[in-house]
Amino acid sequence: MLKTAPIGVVDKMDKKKRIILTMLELVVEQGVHATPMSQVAKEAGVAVGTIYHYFKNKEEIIEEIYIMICQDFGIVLIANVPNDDFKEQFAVIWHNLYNYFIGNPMAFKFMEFVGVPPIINAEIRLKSVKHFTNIRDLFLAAIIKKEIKDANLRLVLQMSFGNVISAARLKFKAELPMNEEQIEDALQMSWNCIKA
Amino acid sequence: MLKTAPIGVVDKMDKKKRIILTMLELVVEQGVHATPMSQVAKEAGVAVGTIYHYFKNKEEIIEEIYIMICQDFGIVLIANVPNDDFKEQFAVIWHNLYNYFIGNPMAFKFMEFVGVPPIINAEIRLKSVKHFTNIRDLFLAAIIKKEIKDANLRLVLQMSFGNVISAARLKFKAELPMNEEQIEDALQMSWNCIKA
DNA sequence: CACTAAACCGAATACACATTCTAATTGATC
DNA sequence: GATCAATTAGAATGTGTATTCGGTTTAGTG
Repeated sequence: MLKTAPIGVVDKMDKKKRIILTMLELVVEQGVHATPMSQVAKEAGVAVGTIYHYFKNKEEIIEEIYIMICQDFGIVLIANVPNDDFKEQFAVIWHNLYNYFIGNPMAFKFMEFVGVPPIINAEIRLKSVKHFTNIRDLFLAAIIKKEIKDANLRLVLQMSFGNVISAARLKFKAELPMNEEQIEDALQMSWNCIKA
Repeated sequence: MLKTAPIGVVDKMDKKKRIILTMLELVVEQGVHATPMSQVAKEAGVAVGTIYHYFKNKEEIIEEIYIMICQDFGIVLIANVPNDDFKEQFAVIWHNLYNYFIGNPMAFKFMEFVGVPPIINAEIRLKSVKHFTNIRDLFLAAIIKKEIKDANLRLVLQMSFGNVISAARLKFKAELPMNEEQIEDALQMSWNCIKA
């Protein structure tokens, strides 16, 4: 069967990637257990058997999605982070994460609703912390240099990223438009939360 | 069959309550779809048919659990809240919620992992906001009286409660012991987040 | 043009589980 | 102690779906 019409982006991708992205799309909409493999196969334009050629089982697909998004985080978060002045660094990281969530709503929803126990177990999560060591080090240095509050590193990290998630949640639940002013408010509040 | 031995707490409870609590316990451990009705029946000490005498279906049980916990929130959060000085009010509410989570880990996990879309839909969630109007009003008054930052009410609420959840998460993930000092750190950070 | 291995297919399988159904039991009321 | 409604029981039903498997196509190689 020939395709004379221009080939769409999806068709060009290799099947494994198509399966992953289709699963991601369906899973954030319907939930893991409400998305049958048959539907994934159909929407990805492959046969059910093909899925099992690339993946051991359904769980493995979900795990690969989780790992993929964690990798993204590691790369995106530290983009354009300046060298000095932690307040500046913090602002850039904060915006990086917020913008990533807004630009990738499926990634956000996946992490919120799918990337949690018992779907994603502790082992997989542990394997992904390596992507965040850079960020960790930045925060740790800031604590040592007294640029931010002298509290436990884990606490500071959890509160900071929790705040970005809170901001993104408001945007997605459409409870707030999150215009420039509100984004700046949220960032400022996050900073006040951790500053020395 | 007679029971001569003392009857346990669970046995005394009416069956509906037993079913609900058993479902809650199993669901936070295994996830909704990994918890078959047959197991709930077994562990609750009732027959499967009995469950369907009290509930329309599985979904309805989950929804009742959600509503039950939201009611709890409404009551627990405003306990012992003083009349003046929002900073004091905030501290009490913060501790109320934190202690509730720590004292009711199943409620916390349920809200984190089960009480989310697509399991709990927007309609049910909307019906439960009424339990939070008191809290809302307190925060709104504080904004008007310039006791806290002049930002959007929803933003302030989301950030504040997000911070409590962050603190509880650390405790449950056992990443921090959350001793008195760390709890006070977290509270102080939350307050700095919203203060004027 | 064989030959091979990987990629691909989708009907068939096997099983798990939500829900239903009929019948038994209980307990209250007269 | 007869009658009726509420409650309880658990086997049976039916559906949905994850996974398997034997066969087919494709693409690369000598």
